[in-house]
Amino acid sequence: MQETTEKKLHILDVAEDLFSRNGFDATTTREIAEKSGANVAMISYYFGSKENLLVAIIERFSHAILSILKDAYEIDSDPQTRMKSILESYLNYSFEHPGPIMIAHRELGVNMRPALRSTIQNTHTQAREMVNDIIVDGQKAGIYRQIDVALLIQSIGSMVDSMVNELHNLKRSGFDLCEMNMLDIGDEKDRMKIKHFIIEMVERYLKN
Amino acid sequence: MQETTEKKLHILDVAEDLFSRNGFDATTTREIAEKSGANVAMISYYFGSKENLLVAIIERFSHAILSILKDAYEIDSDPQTRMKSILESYLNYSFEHPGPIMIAHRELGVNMRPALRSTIQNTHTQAREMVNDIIVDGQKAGIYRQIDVALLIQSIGSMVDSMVNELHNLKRSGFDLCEMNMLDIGDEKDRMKIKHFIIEMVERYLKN
DNA sequence: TTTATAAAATTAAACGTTTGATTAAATCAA
DNA sequence: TTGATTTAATCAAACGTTTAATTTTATAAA
Repeated sequence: MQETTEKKLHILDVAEDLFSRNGFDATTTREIAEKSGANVAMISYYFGSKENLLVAIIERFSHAILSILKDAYEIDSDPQTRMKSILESYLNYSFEHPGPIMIAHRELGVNMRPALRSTIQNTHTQAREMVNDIIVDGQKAGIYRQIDVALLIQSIGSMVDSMVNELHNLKRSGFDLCEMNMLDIGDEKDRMKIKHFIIEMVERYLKN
Repeated sequence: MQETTEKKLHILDVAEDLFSRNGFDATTTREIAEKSGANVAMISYYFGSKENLLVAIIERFSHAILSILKDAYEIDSDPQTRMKSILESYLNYSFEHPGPIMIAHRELGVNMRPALRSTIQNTHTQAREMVNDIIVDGQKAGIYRQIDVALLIQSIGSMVDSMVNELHNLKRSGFDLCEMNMLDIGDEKDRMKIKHFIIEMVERYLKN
């Protein structure tokens, strides 16, 4: 039982890495099996299908990130601190676990995975609600001005998602990051820079 | 010759639509052939391979968008007007031709299409240089403050890309847009809203 | 503890299908 | 006729999944 869970998780890890690097379709069950040291049949045995494995990867990330966002959301402080807290939490976790973000970035647009789509969209909805609450609180307190909240939340999500995504892409492709972006997603200082940038961008747009 | 070009372009159109909806891998050459009324062999005959067809789609968009951006970039006016002009041009064209944007959004992250990647990155680089020039001009004129230009350009690109992408995804998936986003990418008023939002976001971040 | 039995985990091989690409023959325009 | 275009048929390779057999682990009776 102990070992079974471990092997299952290992398949999940390997698949997450491969899916995020090469895409879902281009990743074969045989490759997942080979790189995880398991037999091909174990994928069907554990997860039912390749597509279910994909959903399992996203669900694992969903639970983790929602729990982290909730902790940041629930701190007892002013809207600006809470906004900073929730943005930083999301970025910190995403920097460390880019796989599911990259998978979602790519596969969400594909018309053919309804199970995946609803899982991701459900997570988005919950995250949006938290950010929405914080903004509305700030507006009530007169700290934030009246703006189109849905539009802003959409943009914040896009910005964070694409930042994590593109910088990891560049890093993985071995591009000359210094020349292209002057940013290295693996570097702690650059991560701070990105975090501060997004927080400042949002605050500047929101403040009265 | 006339007809040949037309048929070739028609295959290009059909493939662009299918790739953007269902992804490159999930789209078969047979499906492209069937929906475009051509024989499967014509894809190899015209484009050499399925992957070359993908590159041709992106190259067509690249040339078009770069030409449009250049026109906007070259207007003789103040930095703010030029910034507004270049952002609006890009958004207008992307709203009308979301296919290549959606394809790039998805396939750029995939580790396995170097030809596509370099085409897209080359286009990005040229677009970035124009925006960079405008910002530097604004900084010299004292209108814009000193900020990390590369980071801002990255964010603008992300925001625009994701906005076009996600809203088209939602529309295509038939989601209840009113409830989810209160935005309809097909609606001219909402397009204006999105354009103004992005422009304001950028200007607010840049201004002294 | 030993032995018998059932359940779970794992394997190698094979399944039928689909894939992108190619072929050689047919058609057409010049 | 000649060369470009189009077709149907065909190819080998790769795909996700399933199968049937085997090994390992867990359970229970003696």
